[in-house]
Amino acid sequence: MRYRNSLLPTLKEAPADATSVSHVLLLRAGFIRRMGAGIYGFLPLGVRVLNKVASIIREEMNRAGSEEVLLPALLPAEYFQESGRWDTFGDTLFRLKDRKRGDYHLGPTHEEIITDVIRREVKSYRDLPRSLYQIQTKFRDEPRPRGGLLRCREFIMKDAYSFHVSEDDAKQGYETMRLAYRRSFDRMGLDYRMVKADSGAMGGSGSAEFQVLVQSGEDLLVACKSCEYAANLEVAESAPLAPVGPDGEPPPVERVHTPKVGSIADVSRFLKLPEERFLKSLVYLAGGELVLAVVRGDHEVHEVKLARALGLSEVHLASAADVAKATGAAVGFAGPVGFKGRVVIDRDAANVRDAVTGANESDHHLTHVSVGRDFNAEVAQIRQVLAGDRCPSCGAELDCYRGIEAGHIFLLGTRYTSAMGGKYLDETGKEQTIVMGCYGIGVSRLVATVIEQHHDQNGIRWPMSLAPFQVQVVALGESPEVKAAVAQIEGGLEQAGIEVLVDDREERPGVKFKDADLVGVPLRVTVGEKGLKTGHVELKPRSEPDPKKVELVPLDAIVETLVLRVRRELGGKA
RNA sequence: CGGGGCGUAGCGCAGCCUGGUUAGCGCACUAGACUGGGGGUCUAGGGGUCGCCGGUUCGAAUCCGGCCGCCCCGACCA
Repeated sequence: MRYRNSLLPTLKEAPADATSVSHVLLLRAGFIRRMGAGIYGFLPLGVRVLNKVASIIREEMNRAGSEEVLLPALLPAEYFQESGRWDTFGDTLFRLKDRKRGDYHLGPTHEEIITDVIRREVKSYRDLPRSLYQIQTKFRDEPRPRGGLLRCREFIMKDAYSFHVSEDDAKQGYETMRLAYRRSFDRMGLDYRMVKADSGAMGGSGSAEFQVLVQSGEDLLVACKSCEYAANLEVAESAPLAPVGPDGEPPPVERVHTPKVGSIADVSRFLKLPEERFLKSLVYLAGGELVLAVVRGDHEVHEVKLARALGLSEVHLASAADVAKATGAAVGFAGPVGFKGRVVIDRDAANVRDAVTGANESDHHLTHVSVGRDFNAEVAQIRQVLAGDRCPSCGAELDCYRGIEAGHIFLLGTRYTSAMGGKYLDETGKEQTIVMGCYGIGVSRLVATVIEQHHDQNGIRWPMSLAPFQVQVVALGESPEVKAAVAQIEGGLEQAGIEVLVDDREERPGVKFKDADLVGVPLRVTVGEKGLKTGHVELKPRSEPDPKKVELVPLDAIVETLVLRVRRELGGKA
């Protein structure tokens, strides 16, 4: 491909409204352009990368025995009405009406539609298992799109669905997908973790996220330094902490005056006791009632875990007025002793002996509080796991990371098939409900995610497997010798099936080098009169940060050298 | 949805507070010359309903009101 014939508009300065690294680089390097909030168009370079991401996923899905389908994005309301999601999906669903005033929506995900396909075609256990996938544009009216391609309202997703005769068989399908995901992300050169995740509103019995580790990620995770354990903070567990406080039965509860010291840090200093000896008590509004959540003074409540422990989808901190009503004291002096209502205590807080708590009376605390003796509470893991906590599976230390969710796999059970009549006849002729799994990968999000992990000050550094071109030839000057050499290299590479971009613009060398670094093609060949005098061209990998580190390769050997390097890099990741 | 910010040429910005004739600067773009290995220099150009609607005023990019759009933090996120 020749630069002069291509739309490759690079920008020296980034648009002011782009902040994340991938967003800035995708705009500057001319891969995408914004058409609206969370709505992007792909220019030629962007499409090339998008297609590479899709191809890798397609190859791995096919290898895993899944078959590609293409379902509509424009959908009559009846399917979501049947599953109930027409009402529960809320404002995230893009809804529209046709000319006959019928209700339609744009597909945010396709469990119902695929279930409809399967229930019509599958009648017998002999037809199972089945696995289908599609790569398609999805629409979600996100409350807050952000980060360019990282969170869009229109985006491209690979969604796969598997159908089974039993939970056991579904687990096998899930395992097959897990491997296909690993292979896909490995081939893309990503540093990621597979983590235990919350199934959320999807329902179902289990799920795992594939989180790409980057500082700019919006998800928080923990991973064990030694074993395979890794989890989203929303579901992370830790090994129990050792009890704190003196052995033996504490003295009776004592009420102490703690004037104007509400925070744990202040009271800790005032009473000269470490924060871990405190029971921090927070009042939450949970499903219409006020609930007291208790964690150790040096820990924080994780609201998603608290909500799950209570069997609810969400909880909110109570207002100051509600706190006063529930405890009879100002915020900062709540405590479990004598609290009228449900009390949930974190497992590690329940292990504090001789504790300090709020007294449910302004400016007062209680000391020598003993869990079980002075109050009763439900015990659950409701605190945030911290770096340095111990792994629940092997006891080694846990690390904290930030990640971008690139994929998510779910065991769905019969959530959709039972609501929509997805049934089959088993060997004995008895009607059974089909068991389901679903599996998503954010295809367009991956384009940005890869950049978040593969870039430097000068631009993008594509892995060979995803690069829009594998080789970029920079032609310096307009002399016949240079033109002939460039054409020779270009022809040789194309014959070998390698994608090559030739910068044949009438620009100064500096401009071409800067643009090449920005666009991030992995191998760069510079053809200039200087080198040609001795029969050489220059080869520089994009991964080499020093612009002066180029390798001289004889002109007649350059094509072979490049072909070998491209194949080696592709082979190593495939 | 709560909080904050922004909207002036394709991109980055100044001007607005304190209203006043042809609305500026850098990059990019067009033409020419010089230049030619890491975003060059000079000369001459083209490109704007100052987000939209209304109001105040002799006069509005500038003041006032309303609306729209976009970004960031948070809530939210199958």
